[in-house]
Amino acid sequence: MLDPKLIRESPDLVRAAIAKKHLDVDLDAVLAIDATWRSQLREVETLRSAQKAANTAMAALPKGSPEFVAKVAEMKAVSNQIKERDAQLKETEEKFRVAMLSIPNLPHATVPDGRTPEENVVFALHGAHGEARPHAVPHWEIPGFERLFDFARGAKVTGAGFPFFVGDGARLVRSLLQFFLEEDSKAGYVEVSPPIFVNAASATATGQLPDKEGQMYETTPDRLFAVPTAEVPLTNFFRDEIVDESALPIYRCAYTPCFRREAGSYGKDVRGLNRVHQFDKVELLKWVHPSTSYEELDKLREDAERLLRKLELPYRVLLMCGGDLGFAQAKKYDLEVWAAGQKRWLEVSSCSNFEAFQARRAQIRFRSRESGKPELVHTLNGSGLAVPRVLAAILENNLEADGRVRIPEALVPYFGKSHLSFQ
RNA sequence: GGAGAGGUGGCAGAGUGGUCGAAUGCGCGCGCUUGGAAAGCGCGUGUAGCCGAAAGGUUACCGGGGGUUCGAAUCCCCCCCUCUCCGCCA
Repeated sequence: MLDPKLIRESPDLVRAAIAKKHLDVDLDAVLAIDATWRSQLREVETLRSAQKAANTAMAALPKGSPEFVAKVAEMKAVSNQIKERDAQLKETEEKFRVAMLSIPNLPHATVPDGRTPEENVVFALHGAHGEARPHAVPHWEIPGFERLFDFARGAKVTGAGFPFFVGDGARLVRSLLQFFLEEDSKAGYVEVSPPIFVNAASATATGQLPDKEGQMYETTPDRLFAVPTAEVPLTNFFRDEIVDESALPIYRCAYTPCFRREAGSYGKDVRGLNRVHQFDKVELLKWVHPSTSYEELDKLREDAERLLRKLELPYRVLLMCGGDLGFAQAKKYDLEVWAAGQKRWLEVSSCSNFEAFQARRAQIRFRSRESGKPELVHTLNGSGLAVPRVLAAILENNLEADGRVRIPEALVPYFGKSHLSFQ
């Protein structure tokens, strides 16, 4: 959510932001609701003020006296009027709140123009993704794949997109998680193991509700939501709190399984491990002072990149253009790993600066030493990293002539052996 | 799951229908005092919205929501959370 004051005082700035994101929002309608709200608010406050004055006067009067009785009659009318006007005010307020939620975050000045994913800027390129790999095939075509990654039984037991990981498959998942968490800890992120169900208030604060309700698994009868990413419980950790300025920046990382219904996303990219309903991911979260958030975004991206480099995986970094940026992000980098068998890039991390957009919605503040007042923090997050696609890339890039998969050097201490076998 | 107790400002804790945004204590800040400190004394010390150039004014907030009333921290209803006891259980 944006600061309502910004919309009032600099509507052109907001209009430009909406245009850069290629979204369609009727800002004038929002401003009109805002004007109505403010005039209704003044009306109600004037009435309330009169009521309070009368209350004070009445307190000094003898209970049954004629003056008292007269006041009661007089104030009864005022009371009714307040109820009526207050109901209107509440209605306008709700309209305004909903309208405000339709306004996206402002893109940062360094975000490139553009409408489609094709217009994202290739910010960096690492590793030999063009290299010929004679054995490379899409990972689901590797002989023996379904022994280690059993989609058929997963579909029987749960549903499509809930695979079993068996033997070396499960071992590789575990090693990757362990590797990610160790590396992230070394980089200064404090490890957290959060709840993997959240309540509606938390899902609302991070923006899953109300818009993306259909993308989450919801429990009955408690109405808890299975987390689509650890970002949700982690960001909500400090919801409605004022943290010490001296505590900033706060770095946290968390492993959780992530649950996504992926309603409506069918196509060629859903095969194998490319897109599943449940997957493991380590998420990186930062709460920082507003003056440092872009510096922190660069460091966050580098932290995620380092993981891919240590795994010897070719990857590229995309700087997202305005049109592909996302509603809440001010700036975003995507990390995509090269999958040699599919001959395509797979997104494994998305590193974003939300500035105060999430913090305002979640009311996460720090007390500024300078002003003595609470101010909103800036929040950032990114994956470090998502397991199944990294795993898919390792399978495809490291497949050898004998049908085994070479385990990257950095992962061997966690995996316990140099090769993964499909036998 | 059952029974009971409770949720008030940074903390502790008073307040059971009116002048209460809320006593008092602790903490914190400033000043006096002191060689310096402690103690003591004095003053101050929440968050948010709206109006205002500012000074300031005004409204809301006593776990959350609704209700009764001219008027609610206080009475009623629903929900959430914490604690104690019982039951069940990894």
